[in-house]
Amino acid sequence: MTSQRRRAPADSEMRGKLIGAAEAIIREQGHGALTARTLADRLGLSRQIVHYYFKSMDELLTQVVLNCHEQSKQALIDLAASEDPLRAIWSLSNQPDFATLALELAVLAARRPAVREVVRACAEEQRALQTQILVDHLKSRGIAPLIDPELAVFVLTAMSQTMVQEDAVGITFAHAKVLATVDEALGEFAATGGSWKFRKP
Amino acid sequence: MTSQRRRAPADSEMRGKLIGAAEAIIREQGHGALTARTLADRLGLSRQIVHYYFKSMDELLTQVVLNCHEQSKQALIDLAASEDPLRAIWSLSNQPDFATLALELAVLAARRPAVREVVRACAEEQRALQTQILVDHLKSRGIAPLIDPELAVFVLTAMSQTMVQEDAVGITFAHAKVLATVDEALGEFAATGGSWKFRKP
DNA sequence: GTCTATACTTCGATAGAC
DNA sequence: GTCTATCGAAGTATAGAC
Repeated sequence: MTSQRRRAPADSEMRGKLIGAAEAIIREQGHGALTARTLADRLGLSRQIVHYYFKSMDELLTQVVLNCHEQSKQALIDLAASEDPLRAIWSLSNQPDFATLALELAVLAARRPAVREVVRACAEEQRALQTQILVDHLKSRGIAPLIDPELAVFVLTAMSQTMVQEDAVGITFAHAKVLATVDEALGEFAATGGSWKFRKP
Repeated sequence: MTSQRRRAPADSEMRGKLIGAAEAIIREQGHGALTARTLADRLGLSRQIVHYYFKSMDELLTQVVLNCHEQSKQALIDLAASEDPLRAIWSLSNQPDFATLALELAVLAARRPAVREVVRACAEEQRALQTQILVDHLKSRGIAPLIDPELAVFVLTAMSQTMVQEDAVGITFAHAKVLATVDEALGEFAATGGSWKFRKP
């Protein structure tokens, strides 16, 4: 027997508000804090309203992932025109808001089969886009990159994600040095126009 | 009113078994899968037994963290005598079992105030120990490191942690290249006795 | 030492009143 | 569109029987 309960039309205004509020809760308090109760409370509604706008919590979470992906994709494209795309990639992925949300969604995906695939697809697309931006930048200047662009993107992402996660626990080991070193390396990259070594010899 | 319920003596044999089983569940299914029920089921006991051996789930989790820390500390010390300590550090932190558990505990700590401090302290001690091993190795050979040892330890840890987390979601972007590149870099490090660049120019 | 019984809470979800 | 009422499942925790 299928459920007889009423559902809101997909283009409801409140639906978008709920997705935005859910994203804010995840960013501020972690995905574990997102429940029908906490979400409805944030908008001053009763908790059952969530089930009127979404078939299930999994559907809500999927929409949050897609919405977040659209936003970060657009932010990345806006930065693609930058003179220093590698720093732009780092600045974005190292922005606490962005990195926190990305990490929360990744952790969520690991434990929630229903959202795993959409998170995986979005993350891979995001990485590919970052890489493409870097490759295009180098190509347009006729520079043969000394480091595989995919590796550079991965390492930058891994470092910012790890720092965000460790910050949440209070671990600060080497963080200041990482920030200073990356900043210096990015400066060198920009100065040499891509003739770049990750560490000075 | 304080609770009147009976508690097991701290040196009970079953206590150690429960800690070990809890660690296994976290490693295999994530910390979200660890409940009094799943833990007791694993040992064929009723779920209430957990509360006889531990005041609360937080106390159990704290013991899991400390137990895990002791194990990994010992494994690290055993590898310290190695001729190639940097590879030893990488091999250990990149071992799926190890990295998975470390990541789960870190994520757990971020959302669980009662275990945060102990996780933080253990993680910092682990990093400091890894760094010390690397520094001692270089010092005993009279080598001035080209890369800050703390940075090297952080980057290796960040990469392995990130790969483990992404594997859980199905993200494989750049993983193979990372493994190959790190392997090559570590070989270079060993061959030159520490006169090492992170990437070949 | 381990069990059953139970209290209390919170979660996702459904149905129907307004 | 939003509410109240309610369900069943699962969580932690406590008390007492065996």
